[in-house]
Amino acid sequence: MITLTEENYLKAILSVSMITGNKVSTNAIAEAINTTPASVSDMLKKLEEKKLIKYEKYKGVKLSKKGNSLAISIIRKHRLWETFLVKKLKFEWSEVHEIAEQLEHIKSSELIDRIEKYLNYPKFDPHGEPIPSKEGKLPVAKNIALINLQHNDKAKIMGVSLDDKDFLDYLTKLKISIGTELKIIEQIKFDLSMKIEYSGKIEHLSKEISENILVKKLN
Amino acid sequence: MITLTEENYLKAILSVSMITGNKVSTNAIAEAINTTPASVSDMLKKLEEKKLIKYEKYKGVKLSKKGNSLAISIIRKHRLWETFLVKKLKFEWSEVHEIAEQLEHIKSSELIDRIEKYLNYPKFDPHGEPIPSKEGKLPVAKNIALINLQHNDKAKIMGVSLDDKDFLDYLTKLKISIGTELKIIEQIKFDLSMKIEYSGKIEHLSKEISENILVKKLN
DNA sequence: AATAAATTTTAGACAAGTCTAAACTTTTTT
DNA sequence: AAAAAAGTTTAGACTTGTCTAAAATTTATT
Repeated sequence: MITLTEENYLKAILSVSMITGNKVSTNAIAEAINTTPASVSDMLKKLEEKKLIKYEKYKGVKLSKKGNSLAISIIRKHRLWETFLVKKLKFEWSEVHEIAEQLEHIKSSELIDRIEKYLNYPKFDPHGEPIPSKEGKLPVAKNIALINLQHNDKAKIMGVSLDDKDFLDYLTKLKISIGTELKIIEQIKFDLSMKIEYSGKIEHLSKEISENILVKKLN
Repeated sequence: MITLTEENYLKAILSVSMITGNKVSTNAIAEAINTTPASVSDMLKKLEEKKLIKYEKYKGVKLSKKGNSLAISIIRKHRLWETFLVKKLKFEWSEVHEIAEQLEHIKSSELIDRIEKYLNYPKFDPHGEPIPSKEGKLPVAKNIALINLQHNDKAKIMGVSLDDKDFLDYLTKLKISIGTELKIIEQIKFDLSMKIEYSGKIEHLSKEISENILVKKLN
């Protein structure tokens, strides 16, 4: 039996390793789940015993096959529940994270499979994040509108959804083109405009611009 | 902050007191949640400190106003989730209890209110149990078909839903009439027939009979 | 009313998960 | 390559919820 706490550790290890690509450090995990490095050390021993991670003292940690597939299944639940909350219950995207953090721990694979069916097998959640399949496979990342990203997200520009001369001229002037990588620095709730950083500079884009730029989310 | 365990104790105290009407004994709680009387004693002290129950050593326990409204809100969540699982996700009634036991502890009143709205404000769950309102009020018990009851349920006969001479004659012969109190002794899955006990005897009713007898569930 | 039986509580122990402070490794700096 | 800094682990303590065994209280029986 795997506990709620263990599930949260696995999820944290997966999400940190997705960002860095490498073995994960004790400190990074502690920061991710807001606890002390000492607590993390304690827990890593337990997870190692349960064969959920590969861990060598002082050397960092990575998920075992078993741990990985468990972590993926939690991500799957999280994203399906978020999709359900937004699509069916009409929550705002920004409200759902905390609730999904709880729902992702509900133990019933039948339940989450039925939610998936009820939502008609979505491939991406409303934020554009890919939803792992029952078998743990991630669909290939889809292009989403820049406006849908959130603070600190990184993305690469893949195209535009508006063929308008003024629009394209303006992008050219800003030196934004296909392949440009960027990061969201700030979002202004009032007018849905955003500040982005790219090629070493910061620009401010209006809603009209960002909703017509297609990007692929990066880790 | 109230823990999951505390919530389960409150729910157990409420459900035992609904059956007996009175103060609840340590042993009864222990039995309800499958633990030892010693553990219950320990927990009662904590709940008393949090003012969730009224407890005197050796004298039994009842819920405080605060504890009662918390327990009711858990029942509300449980029944709304069960309704959701059956009505929307097409689970069988018999499969949903365990999942709802988990879902009832999700902390978000906004979520459960939206589920309620999504289900169009049901007054009773698919089993005929009343769903408490947001304010904690229980709708007046509705008459349900006898066939919908479960093993060990007790009920009082309130009427019939079929005005057929042969049917009514048969009931008369069995000495079943309005006001008769009964208990479900056994349900035969194969043909949906059931054995009931009433007036000190046991009879076997077919599906055709039990689906046309209206009852009010008793505690 | 005294004794027996049943029920309930307390005492002491244990597991999970957390923490602080101290000790130990590894990495970085000089 | 030694010293300093950063990162990690261990030791020991604490909380929550649980348990068994023993003690205390209430209820039932004679």
